[in-house]
Amino acid sequence: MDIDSIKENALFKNMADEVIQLCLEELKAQEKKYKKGTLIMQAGSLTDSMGLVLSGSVTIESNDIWGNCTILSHVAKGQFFAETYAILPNEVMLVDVRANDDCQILFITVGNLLKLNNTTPWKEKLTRNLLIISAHKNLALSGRSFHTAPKSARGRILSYLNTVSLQKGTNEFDIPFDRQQLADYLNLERTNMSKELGRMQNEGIIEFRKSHFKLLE
Amino acid sequence: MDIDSIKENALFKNMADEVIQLCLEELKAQEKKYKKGTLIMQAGSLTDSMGLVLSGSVTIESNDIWGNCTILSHVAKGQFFAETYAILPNEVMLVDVRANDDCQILFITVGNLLKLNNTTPWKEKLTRNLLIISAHKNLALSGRSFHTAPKSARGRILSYLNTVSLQKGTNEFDIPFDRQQLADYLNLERTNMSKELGRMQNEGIIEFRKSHFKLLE
DNA sequence: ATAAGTACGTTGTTTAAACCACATTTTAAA
DNA sequence: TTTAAAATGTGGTTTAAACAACGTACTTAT
Repeated sequence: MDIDSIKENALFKNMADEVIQLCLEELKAQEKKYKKGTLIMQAGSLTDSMGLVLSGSVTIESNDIWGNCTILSHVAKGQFFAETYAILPNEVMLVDVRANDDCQILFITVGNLLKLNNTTPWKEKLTRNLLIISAHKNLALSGRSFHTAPKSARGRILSYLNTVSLQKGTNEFDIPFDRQQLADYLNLERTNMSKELGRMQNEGIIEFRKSHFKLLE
Repeated sequence: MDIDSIKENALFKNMADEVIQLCLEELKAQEKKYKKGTLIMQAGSLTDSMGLVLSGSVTIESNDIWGNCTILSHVAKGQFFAETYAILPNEVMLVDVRANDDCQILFITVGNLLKLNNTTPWKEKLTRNLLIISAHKNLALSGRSFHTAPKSARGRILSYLNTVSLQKGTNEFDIPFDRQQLADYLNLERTNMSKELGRMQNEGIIEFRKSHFKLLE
């Protein structure tokens, strides 16, 4: 287990190498290998551990009973999966986790962190880091949920631009997406979104060039 | 401050009355009153405290620079708001919080919980409870985000029914929504959703009566 | 049992998003 | 600089969701 490859991770932020080592031992962190295509975790089951991708990558999928498969996300080296389920070990998983390549996964049993009473500084630190990770994810999810709530393309675009403006504290800013990415994020079709952006510019609501936007009025 | 009215809260779960009292003192919990219509927290600003509604209720709103106002949610007595921002005090708020009635709010400074190193059992307990609250919210948000991702009514319905089936562990179950609520949840128009449900029943994919559903095949 | 109110489904119409093909601009490469 | 490739925008068509109006069934109260 190479500490250097995981010490940058948000979960181990501000922890010394020795402490990370201690964490892993105490939490009985388990390293496992999977061949490409193997099912790592299964929808419908329970888990009290989260996964950290040490090498390779995994996909989060949804497979319904009619055979439809949807890829929800990729998890690359250095990233986690199943944190939320590990924190709430009574919630049944609604997604499958599958090896996208041959990969190595480090499983960390979060249940041990939250249930035991004999507390140590590193456990507290880990819990706080986990809280911060969870809160960040929360923010990302609620933002997107809010932007995709309006039914019209215009409503979604305005909702998004307005929040970026708030975040940057100015009504002129660059967005971190190209057109296709923005369309995907807002759950719109690209050319349709372009049309709407054009209309909004004509109406004098916004000005833009590439990824630079200005909100008028 | 009436302990009884807040002890049932997820934040203070499994804590004795005296300990809750101690928490509130140590965290310098502040009680404030607001007249109906008053702005309690403003989008664009920062906060390191979360609010607990002691009486009355508040609304979470989004107000964009073009004057559009959207009510995002109601927060009733005994519920929180701004937890996520309080956990991440460097994230600018993207929503306004406004008094929906005359109300009393208890502000809890979460920053004190996460920054200080001198730890106590009640701080740890509170942190863990906060983590569980955050994780639950996470699950709710990612579920909805997933169900509203498909562009077609059918895709959204199938996605939703499939996860309920997974949660209940059977392909025959009741859902906790009536038609209008389900349509709102899936971001669809009610009559259109009914049409689609009818088609799906004709095609032999599902059977339903009222809120009871059966997934076929 | 009747009446009133609510929830649910159906039909037809309107509207706007998705889709397709292609033009234009921008960026990168040879 | 020319060419190729990618990103973005435009016009026309198709499709399906939203909308409106109404019928039916279920629920509740009197």
